[in-house]
Amino acid sequence: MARILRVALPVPLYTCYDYLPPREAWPEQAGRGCRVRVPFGRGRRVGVVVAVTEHTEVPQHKLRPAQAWLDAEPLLDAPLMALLEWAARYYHHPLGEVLDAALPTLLRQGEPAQWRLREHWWVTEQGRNTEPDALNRAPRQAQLLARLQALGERGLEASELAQMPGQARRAARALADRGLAVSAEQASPELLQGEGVETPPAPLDDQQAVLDHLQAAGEGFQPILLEGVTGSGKTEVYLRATEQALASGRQVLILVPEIGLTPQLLRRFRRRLAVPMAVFHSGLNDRERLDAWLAAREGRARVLIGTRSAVFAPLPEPGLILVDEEHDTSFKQQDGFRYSARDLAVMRARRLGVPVLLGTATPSLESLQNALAGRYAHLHLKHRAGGAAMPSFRVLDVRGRPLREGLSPALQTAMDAHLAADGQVLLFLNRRGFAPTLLCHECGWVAECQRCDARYTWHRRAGRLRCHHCDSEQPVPRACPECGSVDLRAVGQGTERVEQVLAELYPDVPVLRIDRDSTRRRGAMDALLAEAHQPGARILLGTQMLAKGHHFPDVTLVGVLDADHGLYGADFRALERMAQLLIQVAGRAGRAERPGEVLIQTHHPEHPLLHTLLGSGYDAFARAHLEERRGAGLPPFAAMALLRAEAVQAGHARGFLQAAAEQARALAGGGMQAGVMVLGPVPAPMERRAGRYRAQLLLQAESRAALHRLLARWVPGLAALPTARQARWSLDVDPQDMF
DNA sequence: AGCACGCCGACT
DNA sequence: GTCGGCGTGCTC
Repeated sequence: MARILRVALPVPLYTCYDYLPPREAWPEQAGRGCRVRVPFGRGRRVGVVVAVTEHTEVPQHKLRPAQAWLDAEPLLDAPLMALLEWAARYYHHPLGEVLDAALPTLLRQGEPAQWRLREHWWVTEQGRNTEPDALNRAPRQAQLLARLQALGERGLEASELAQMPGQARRAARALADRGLAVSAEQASPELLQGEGVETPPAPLDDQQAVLDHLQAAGEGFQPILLEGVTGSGKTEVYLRATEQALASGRQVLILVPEIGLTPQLLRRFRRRLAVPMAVFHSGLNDRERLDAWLAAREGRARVLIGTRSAVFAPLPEPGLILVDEEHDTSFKQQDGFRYSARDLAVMRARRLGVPVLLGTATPSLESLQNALAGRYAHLHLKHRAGGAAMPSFRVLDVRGRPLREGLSPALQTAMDAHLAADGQVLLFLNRRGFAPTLLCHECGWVAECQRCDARYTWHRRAGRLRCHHCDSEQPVPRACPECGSVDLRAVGQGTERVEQVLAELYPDVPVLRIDRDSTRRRGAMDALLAEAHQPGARILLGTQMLAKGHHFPDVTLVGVLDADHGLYGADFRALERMAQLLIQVAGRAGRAERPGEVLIQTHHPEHPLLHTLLGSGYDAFARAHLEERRGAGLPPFAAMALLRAEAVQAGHARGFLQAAAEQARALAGGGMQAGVMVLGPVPAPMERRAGRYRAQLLLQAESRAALHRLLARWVPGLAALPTARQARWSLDVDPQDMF
């Protein structure tokens, strides 16, 4: 009855591999959830033990012993392992790769699950018995001694010395010289200690209602959609709910979108809560990520704030999960293991039996439908802080109007008025660069990317043509390569071009352009934001980046330069996205004494979205749009999965999908999976991208269960199709966009 | 995914 | 006569 280790390996295979235990002694606690180093093929891999069993289908001669235990006790606890196995099944993705996505890089590479060694300071025996007041000639030393005495065996991390007033490091060395303190290297995580200096304001009625709801719900699973406009105090609710969970000795996980929201939220949390916290986002290096992960796992971090992958952080004492801006698309991983961190957060909360709070001003239709169907509690924050009024919306019909680089006369008039009153103006244009098209006026030639079905964007300042879909760029031609004419013209507007015309129209007003190009340099974003918060008239001009997170209290006018693109997008989610964007952009503006005004330029002023959204608000729009989705049988009233494929050779992607489609249809037609439609394959909306031809196959079902039954029987066999090796392919369950 | 093994074109 | 193309088979 030899024991066998079943190991998930980071390879795109749907099978686990069985190994004999390492020859070394078996650590008492070792088992499922531990990493092992194993021989695999002619190399070595780090895998995770998913089961210890006594039976194997593998012939004895094939079994090789694992090389070594990398963890003496489970790195991933039972609930987390179970969640990851569930996720692998739900997304029909190999378990080894799912586990890989859940682990920090260093752990994937086999590093020990240990904190970095850091310099620490402690009191000595002599220091413990010395009255700090005895050092009255050296107040800094006295202060530090008192602190070290209070910390006792925990000690003080040297990096915290830097944050203390005065030359704390010198004081520490002086204490050491007196024999009162000593320093040494000790393994510890880098934790942010909350200051807890801010006194909480009294909660408003609707905020209190959310907290009461949480309290009444007790400790069980309780999904809540928390809908509140910008400035309605969602963060205050997060803070209070977090305090409640911390008070009962639990940890709190907070998921935030990718764009720089973290610093602001973190600042609020640190000012308010006097507990150790950790952050987890893409800006950290590998060591920092590992430390944060371990701090969560050891329970040292009581609050963990992180982006998408933080949903997999280990939490020994979970009490609450918060998802901020739950509608944000960055919660969906867009390659490899395409999970939705928001959906997994809800599933994790359910399995852990803890509440989960989904906060947003503009709920995703998925979450809204869950709320309307009674699966989630639906709570609202109605009041803007300080009684600020919601901004007023107005549609500017630009049909037939003379546009100056995309600015209508009516918008300019409004800008004049707001700037004259010392207000700030925010202009939103979701297109960076100078112009999206460079055109030869003589022959009609258009500069196009060689590797994509897309036009080059002219970046005038950089003097380059850049493709926004691959990384290619080239110098701007002096003359048309087709006819030799030098009359090359910019068609359409990007932020760079609008910036230029604004400088001409308003020579005395600073214009701040905020897009990926202007914020690429390190620190550039912070500098621009600091400048934006200066008093006095300013024009802020930017892309999507501007719509998220940052609030500009002095902005009184928001102009959306081009709403038309979002109104007729190819994707069935285009309208939902557009509505969310408009409300989010509008939310950047205004405060109590100066209600904001939002002007939306469009060639389609009669569009029903604009009518409903602006006339009756996001909720009315969302409910109406849900009914359209229901009528059309689209999500959230249908379940979808998208099989994408791409290949350098035209036809290879399509060929694979064709074969895959035949198998799917055979399965769907077999009666077992009635109600699953197999649509396609069709070319991707932009067929060629970065030199590859792309195509996709859509599976759509009325019932999630039926879809998943088919996927379970279909997906594992796809790799065995003869055409599978001619294309790169991936399955996207619950795709968020169709491109 | 890697990485082998294994059969057909242009090179020292 | 060999070096190397990528087809297909396997990894416990």
